[in-house]
Amino acid sequence: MATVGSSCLGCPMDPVLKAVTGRWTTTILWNLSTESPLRFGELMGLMPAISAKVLTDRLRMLEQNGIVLRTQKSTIPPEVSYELTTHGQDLHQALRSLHEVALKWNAEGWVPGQGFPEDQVARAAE
Amino acid sequence: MATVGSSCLGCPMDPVLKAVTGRWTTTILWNLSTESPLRFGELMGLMPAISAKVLTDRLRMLEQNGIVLRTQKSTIPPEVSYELTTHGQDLHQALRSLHEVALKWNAEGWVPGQGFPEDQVARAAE
DNA sequence: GTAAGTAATTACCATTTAGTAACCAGTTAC
DNA sequence: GTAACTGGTTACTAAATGGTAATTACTTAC
Repeated sequence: MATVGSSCLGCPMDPVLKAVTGRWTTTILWNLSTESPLRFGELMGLMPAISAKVLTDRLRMLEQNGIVLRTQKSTIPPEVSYELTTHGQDLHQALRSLHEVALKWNAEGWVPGQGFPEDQVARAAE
Repeated sequence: MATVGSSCLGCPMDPVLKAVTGRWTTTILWNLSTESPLRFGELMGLMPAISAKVLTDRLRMLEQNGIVLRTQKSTIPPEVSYELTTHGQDLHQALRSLHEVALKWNAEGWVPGQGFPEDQVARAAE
């Protein structure tokens, strides 16, 4: 084969995508990116639909990957807070870009599962 | 509560994340972002581990969301190609940022599930 | 002595998701 | 007449994922 091009056969996108995208993961990173540090309970409050189990799972995974730093004060009751590591902060730009897209699409009337207004018009005309 | 801050209670990140992140979705978008249009079989070739079923599902979902454009030539055998819509191209910047992070982390010796070299040293010392 | 507060962990079950393999259409090449 | 090509779809099965609720631990407040 001559051209692999710039696509992802052998480029390191896949493991990174696995670590930072996926259900809740990116939302957690976005929260930690805009406000830091955040305590476990505060993260729960920002994402009312997440369960403690899944939040714990994701935070552990992100910690294992060196993306999130967990800091525990062994007080009673315990206080645990989370923030992006230096490496994790490399994601700032990507997260901000994603946020901009979200704002833009929202302003343009994008509806999840339906697309943009012109798509909906096109479908109605069929 | 006084401060919702800039976090995602009521900001439009969540539906966008649902549409563009998730297993294979971001990889597909990245491929279409770097090379376009791509035929169904070409996409399969770029992602050897994906199954036709999942690729079809993701492309349909992205099409429904107005992010990907499907073009079919009714020749025999049929030729179907995919590319980002104008709206889909809004993701270029975010995808490029993500790609940069991937390259950087790779260069820094990041290992999925293990983190960065300094994390691994820290764990070994425990 | 019992509840509240905090950050989990665990077990169990339900749901979702993904993989596999077979099949379809229509024409060309063998 | 049979296989190959292309881009799928469908049915069935298997695996991963997520939710719920109970439990842990330790101290303070009632």
